[in-house]
Formats: sequence, structure tokens, C-alpha cells
Amino acid sequence: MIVPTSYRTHPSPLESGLRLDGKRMTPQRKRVLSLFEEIGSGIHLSAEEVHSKLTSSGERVSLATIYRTLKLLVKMTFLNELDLSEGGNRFELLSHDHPDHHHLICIRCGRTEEFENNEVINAGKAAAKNFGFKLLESSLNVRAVCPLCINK
Amino acid sequence: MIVPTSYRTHPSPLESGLRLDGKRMTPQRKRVLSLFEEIGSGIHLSAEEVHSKLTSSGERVSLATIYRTLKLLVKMTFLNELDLSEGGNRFELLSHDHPDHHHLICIRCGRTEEFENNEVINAGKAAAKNFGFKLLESSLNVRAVCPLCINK
DNA sequence: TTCAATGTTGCAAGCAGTTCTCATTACGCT
DNA sequence: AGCGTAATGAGAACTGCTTGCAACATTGAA
Repeated sequence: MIVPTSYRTHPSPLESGLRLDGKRMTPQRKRVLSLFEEIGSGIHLSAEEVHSKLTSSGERVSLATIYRTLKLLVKMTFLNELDLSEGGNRFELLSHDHPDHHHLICIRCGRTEEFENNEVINAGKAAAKNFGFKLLESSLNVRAVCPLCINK
Repeated sequence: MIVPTSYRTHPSPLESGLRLDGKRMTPQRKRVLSLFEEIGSGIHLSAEEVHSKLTSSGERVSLATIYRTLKLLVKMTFLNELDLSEGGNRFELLSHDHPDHHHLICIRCGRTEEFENNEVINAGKAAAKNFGFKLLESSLNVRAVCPLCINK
């Protein structure tokens, strides 16, 4: 049995975060975030993919709103934006369980795997310290070709 | 048939590299590469910047040719392509003295510093191997704020 | 030196991803 | 319920880059 969660709810983290800023809760925003929540962290969707997943399940959202919402959710730290930069940026649910993961990307099909590595994180920290920079984030992107795409 | 040596210029690495592939030496290609050579390694130019530097010094080159030439020079390993992905890719002279450097970028002013770190390279290799991917390249981008921009 | 073959160029059109404009809709405070 | 204003949808515009094509230039051979 499915409990209707959208009928009368306590304010979600999303809703209260929005309110603090004079922003509003809309069905579109709710749907985008819950898509990522359903799908789990570690899955990377492009704006286009988010849009088609929502519209094909009957939602009525415009692509422009998807872009606006994704940007907002990144700013609110619900999502993480990845610059894999072959055919559009991708977004994932920001999981506080493994905050500093890196990405292995197949440049052909876009398949992405994550991994963690403390030395990489330390290398970023060391470099920032060395030049007197204040570190924000470091991301290692490994471009590669996945097994399925190698013989194509 | 022997060609008089007085007319012969020593073929540049670019020229001989092109010839091996049945490709041709053109003034445009020569100028793009020598721009990077004059400017030195460790400086990152966008295609647009290369174009305006050349045209403003009187050369007549189209932007399309710049893109084609940059891509070619990357393939020939004269240049390195950086995906810093804020408004277009950037290119730098590939120095074989430090082949695998990573970048520390000030997100405010765009200042970029390079550093090297073997552990980062190994982490990329290990991750690729682990998932059965064929490694192409790995780049660590550290986003940070430089000392000059911190108090702004 | 001439010439044909073919690689290269400039221009403009095209493309993908993203942002902007603006009329309309609809949150959410009272 | 009404109102002020944020948010949306639709499509045009923009950006960075690529491509199709006709004109052109380099190369190697005759």
C-alpha cells in the first residue's frame, strides 16, 4: 500500500530551504529532486535525461525549468554537478556518505563509474596549500573507453 | 634527384609529422603552433583567443581553421587540451618535461597553476584497470580561490 | 615548369547544450 | 479569497564547436 506523501506533509528539507530564501515550493522542483532520490546517488543524469524521464512518466515540465531547477538544487547542495564535458553536464544526488569521489568516464557511451582515493584528495589539498590557494573542491576525471565500447 | 641545399630549410617537427600522414604544411598551421611556442608552455589559450591574437596581428585565418588546427595539433601531441569547462576548452603547448601535470584553478580570476603528482596518475590507472576501462587520460582539476582574490 | 591529384581553407549553415525573454500561471502570506 | 511576486512554458537567442561545399594551394610526378 502506498502512502500519499504529497497530500499533507511536514516541510521537507527542500521546502524549508526554499522558504528561507523567499523561494517557492513547486511540483516541478519536488519532482526533479525526488527523481534523483528514487534513482539513488551515484547515478549521473543530464538535464535532457531528467527532462525525458519526467515527461515520459506523464509530468508536464519544460526543459528550461529543468535547467533552472538543477542549477538551484546544486546551489542548495542537494545535487552535485559533474563537468565531464562530453555532451553536457551531469548531475547526481549529493551523498554525504562518500563526499569525495572521483569519476571514470567512458567517452564513447558516457558510462560513468565512481571511485574513491585519499591520495588524490591529499594531492589537491597539498597543491592548494603550496600556492596559497583556498581549496574549494578537487575532482579527478579519468577519461577512458569502457569494455563494451572498445570493439566498436 | 638531389635538391640544392641552399633552398632547403630544415623540416620542422610539425612539417615532418604532417608529411608522414600525407598531410600538408600550411601557413595557418605554422602560425598557430608558433604562437604557442612564442608564448611558452603553461599558458592556456582558448580557440577564440588564438584566433583574435592571430587576426589582430594581421593574419587572415578563419575561426573554423583554428578549431581544426587545434584539434590536429592535439592529435599530433604538440598541444594539450584542457577541459576546465568554464566557457570553452583551452590549449597549451605540450611540454615533454612535465607530461602529466594537473591544474589548480582560481574560480574568480581564472589564474591557473600547474602541479605534478604521481599518486594522482596512479590512481587514474588503478581505477581504469579496476573497471576494465582503457585509460585515455586523467586530469585532476582543483577548484580554488587564489590569494589575490580571497579578500574581494 | 607544368599539371593533376588531393589536402586545406573560408564561409556559412548547422548542431547541441544552455540561457534568456516575456506573457501567463500559481505559490503562499494575510 | 485576494494579491504580490516568484516560477513556469514556449520558443528565440546565444555559445562553443563542427561540417558541407566551392574555391584554392601544396605536393609530387612528368
